[in-house]
Amino acid sequence: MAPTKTPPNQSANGLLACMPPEVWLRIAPKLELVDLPLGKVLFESGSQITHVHFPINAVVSLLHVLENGASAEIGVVGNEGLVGIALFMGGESTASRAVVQSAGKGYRLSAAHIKNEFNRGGPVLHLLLRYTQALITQMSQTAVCNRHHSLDQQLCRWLLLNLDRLSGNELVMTQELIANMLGVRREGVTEAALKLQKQDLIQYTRGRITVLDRPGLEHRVCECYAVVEKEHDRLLPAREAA
Amino acid sequence: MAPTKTPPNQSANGLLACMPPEVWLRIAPKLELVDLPLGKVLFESGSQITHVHFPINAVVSLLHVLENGASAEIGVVGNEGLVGIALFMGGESTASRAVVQSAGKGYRLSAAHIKNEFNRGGPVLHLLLRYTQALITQMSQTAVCNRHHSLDQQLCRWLLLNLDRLSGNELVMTQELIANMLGVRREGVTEAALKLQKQDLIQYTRGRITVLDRPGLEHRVCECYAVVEKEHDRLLPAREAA
DNA sequence: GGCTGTTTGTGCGTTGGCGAACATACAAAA
DNA sequence: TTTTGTATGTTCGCCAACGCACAAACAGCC
Repeated sequence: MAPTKTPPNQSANGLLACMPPEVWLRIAPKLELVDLPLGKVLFESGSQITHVHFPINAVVSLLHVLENGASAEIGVVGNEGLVGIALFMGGESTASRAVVQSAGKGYRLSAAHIKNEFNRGGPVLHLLLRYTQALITQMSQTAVCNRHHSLDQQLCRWLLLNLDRLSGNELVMTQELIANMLGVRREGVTEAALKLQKQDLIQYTRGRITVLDRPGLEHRVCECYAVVEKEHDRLLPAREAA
Repeated sequence: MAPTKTPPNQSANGLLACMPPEVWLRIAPKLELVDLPLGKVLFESGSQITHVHFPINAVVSLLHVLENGASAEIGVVGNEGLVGIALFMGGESTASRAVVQSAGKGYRLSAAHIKNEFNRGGPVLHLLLRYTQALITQMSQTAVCNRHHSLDQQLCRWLLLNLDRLSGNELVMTQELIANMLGVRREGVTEAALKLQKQDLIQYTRGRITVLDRPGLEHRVCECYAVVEKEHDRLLPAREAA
């Protein structure tokens, strides 16, 4: 038998899963399955975006970088969403950068195709806009969290947000990288992580973090985590249970 | 002669000014000129939004409020924009609150009308989405600024962003209110403002701030101000010069 | 095994902003 | 003119996070 290219799986990504059948038929052949290795930059601040990416099992971080190199994560995208909203929002580029934070796979769709689909209006347009609004909520909640909550709490938020977008209970991530995401010192993350480890909530060794007690984390996290999740569920209720 | 209702002025608001003539003809009769007194809440976190507002000479703050009452401004809207993007983004409500920060007037348009116009697609849809993306940039830049820049710099940013949305060089605003917007202590604002006053950049008395040396402020501000303005100009180049 | 580079832990001194309390202004009302 | 309320200035102790420097633990590789 001749080898056949595996057809894309609609339920691999929450947004794709919400597409109506006739749209899916049109889109599916255009989707390219791509590898998203750790550290891969999907788009850079200010540069033209060429594709949107629908992560399957990868996690992508949206980072806003300052001139002096300091950065902060403004959003995180997993298989519930899509990377590259600026394409259909009309900007073609963003002031932020998208970096793969947890390696995996995803589908990508070229600018022309996603714009074409978006501009037909109807369910796809509204789906993508609702997703965008959920992302906006995440961004503004992050802004407030940066201002008012302790590093400890922010670390819990970050762990949970990422955990939700991964299959297991283990994240491959050094403290150095987490510090970059949160926009804090590496030592600060070490300290905060130590506290969590001493309470048997997590356990880690050289770039592998295992969450031992998820409810414990949820108990320690600031409200920001729940707000973001709740708003996401409100706006995208039809999301496929994985 | 019978008193006639003054017809709405298209160039009073940057977004309205960008509407094509045929759209304007449809929209104009639906616009209601409303007073936007200081402190008026245009919508509350989580509650149904009933109208979008196009400020004329008022300035509106988008605030994200935490459970404990702490808050932070995530965006500011003047006559260059519109308040209530959640209406056409599909959420009907937002996790944030919109408060009039500088009294003035504005046009409002009911939810049904703006949605109707938006859903026709075409130029209005793209205009509103590009504006939304500019707002997104403002929000994410704010998040990073909260994290990495000093209160002094943030105060400069805030002053400039507001000044750009007002006609004169005076803002009516107590330090207490500024502190709420920035999500910091009132005393912190007093200190930062004193520094600026001692350098003859601003001058204030009991809730009136006069900017004496705008270039001086621009020299002291962090990059965040310029980034936001630049991205706005890129996305909405056709904005009417006031 | 021993080297090497990376990751994590620890200990400084420093600082920006917090919280609270209080001392002045100033302005409009009584 | 006095009172009252609001806005601003000042102080003091406190703490979380910073920046820096370095030590320890570990993993992979020769």
